[in-house]
Amino acid sequence: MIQQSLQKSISEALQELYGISASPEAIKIESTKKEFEGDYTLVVFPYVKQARKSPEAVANEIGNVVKGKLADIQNYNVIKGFLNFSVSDSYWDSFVMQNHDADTFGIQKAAADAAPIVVEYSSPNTNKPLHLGHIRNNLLGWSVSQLLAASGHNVKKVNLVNDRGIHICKSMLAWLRYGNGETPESTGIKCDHLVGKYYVEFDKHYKEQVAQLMAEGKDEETAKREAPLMVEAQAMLKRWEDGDKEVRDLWTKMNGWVYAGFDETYKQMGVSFDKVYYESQTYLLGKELVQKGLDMGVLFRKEDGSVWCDLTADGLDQKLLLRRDGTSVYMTQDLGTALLRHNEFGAERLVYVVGNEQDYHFKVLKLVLGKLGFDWADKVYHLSYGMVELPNGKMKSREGTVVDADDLIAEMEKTAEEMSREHGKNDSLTPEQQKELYHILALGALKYFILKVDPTKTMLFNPAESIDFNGNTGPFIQYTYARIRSIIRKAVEEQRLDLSQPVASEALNGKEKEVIKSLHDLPSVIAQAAESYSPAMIANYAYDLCKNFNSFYQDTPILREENVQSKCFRVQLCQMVANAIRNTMDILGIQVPERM
RNA sequence: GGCUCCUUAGCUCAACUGAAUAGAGCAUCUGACUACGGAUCAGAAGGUUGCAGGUUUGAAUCCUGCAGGAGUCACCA
Repeated sequence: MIQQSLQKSISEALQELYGISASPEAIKIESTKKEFEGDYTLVVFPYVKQARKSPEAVANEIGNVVKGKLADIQNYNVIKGFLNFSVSDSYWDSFVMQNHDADTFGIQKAAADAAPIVVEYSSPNTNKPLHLGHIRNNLLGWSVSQLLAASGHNVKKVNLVNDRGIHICKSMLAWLRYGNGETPESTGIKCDHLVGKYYVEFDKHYKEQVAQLMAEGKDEETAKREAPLMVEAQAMLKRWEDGDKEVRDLWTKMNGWVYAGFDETYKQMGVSFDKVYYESQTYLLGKELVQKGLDMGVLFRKEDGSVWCDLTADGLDQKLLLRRDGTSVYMTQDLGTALLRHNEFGAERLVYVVGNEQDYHFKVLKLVLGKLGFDWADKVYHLSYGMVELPNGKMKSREGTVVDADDLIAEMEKTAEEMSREHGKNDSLTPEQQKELYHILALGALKYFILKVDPTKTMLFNPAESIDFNGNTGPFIQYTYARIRSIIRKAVEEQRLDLSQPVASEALNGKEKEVIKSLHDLPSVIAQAAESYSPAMIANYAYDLCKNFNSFYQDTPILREENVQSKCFRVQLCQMVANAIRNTMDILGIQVPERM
């Protein structure tokens, strides 16, 4: 790649001219802003002090030396402290010739024996269906996995299902009490939604009981603790832990419903896992570690029997690791599963896709792992993402302002259908193909809308805008892809163009060059995005590429071009753009249609 | 209250981690259809980057203070 050649030559030039030693990687090459002539820019300010010359003089001297070293650098110009290099057309030409039929352009393959990166995401509770917040989690988890894979890593996707605890007991209890034996089959309600319904039911009756107790003169705290439903739920949890058959059977049944529902939603979203863990099977793992910590003297036991880790030296508080009754907490089992995962995969990194409300938890997790003597503690990476807010504020399940994942997807498919019918271009498709297309478009819109914003930031989900198909949206990119595929089809089928042989262009026009430069950037964009776990960078890249292409396409009649060589070159360029779009969209988990 | 994160155009988001005149989309306005796919393209308008200092040749970006917002500080997960 030309950037690397530039870095190397500049590094040498600095040494030769001024005796400055700077490693090639340390030299920053930027792409030249559109208003200025040139392709790549070196800012020379950092070196003028040592060179003891004016910025212009330094830039000119470096430019002159580099031009002499690199045949691909056709020219350079200097504006103040900015040294702009122009790359020769022949370099861009050969770049297209070498890559025009590379389906996997931009994508790296991992060595088979490389230590994997384990990415945990999704990790739902089993008491209610998935909502918008989970959607961001799932899309991010999937996409980051794809991104890491595309940058040459082995990736294992795992899910830790939180299938035990007081929450599922609440659903179970409410179902027993108020359910009248309802099943998904008898009601026609989607499995996980039925379980969620009883979770809400529990909350409703529980609140009534609390209110009544308070009316009888109890204070709020006591009322909450003594409400019969809560007492029963606690008892049920105890029975579950004791292995009570009746409770376990019901638990198995209702969790089974939830899994069936989740599987459907996962399938809709197009995400999957290499391995699924269940908390019911792993929740005891951490206890051994705690004992080890006690033996090592890095943990301590209080008089009441509870076990703690003192993190005050690290600027944090004391953290509870075992309850007074010896049962484990969230942190305890996370310690256990981290160790399990590390041992099981020999992982290079353990990535957790979890919301930023748990920043503190993961900080503590890393510290405690370190105190327990695990040198791999710093391999734990919390991919912390911001919450999703709605125009009218936050999502609150109690207030019924959650956006349900299934409902949202169905809604978007409906909109996609309406939009498509309006444009009426898909009459040639069979009803099945149409339905598939609407699904592809709906999910393209949804995924792109969520993934294009920086994961770390709180984002606003505006339903009205998310189903927009114009501008910086998934469907815009899908549409661009479909058009390009159409051009290529016509070139091959109607015009009998032979695309198998590499050809050079006659002359590159400005917009064509923009497209080629954009393509040329893809590998480094993927590398950089992977480094910062940012699918958003990929999304924005893909959008820019499409915009560049559309702009070029608008005033360059590719198929009407009379010069066969030029035409062939441009159609091959189309192929490259199509491949780049497909590969980047694949990283985001977005499908691209051949026609739409 | 302590700690962490955020604040960029009317709205939703960028800005390659310190560089040239802070960029897109939506919304508004103006142009381009004998359409290689107009779900497009070209253009206009829209900014004291929350406020005040500081560091630097250079700051949306780094430091300090202030204001506003979010999260978290459970023997919940």
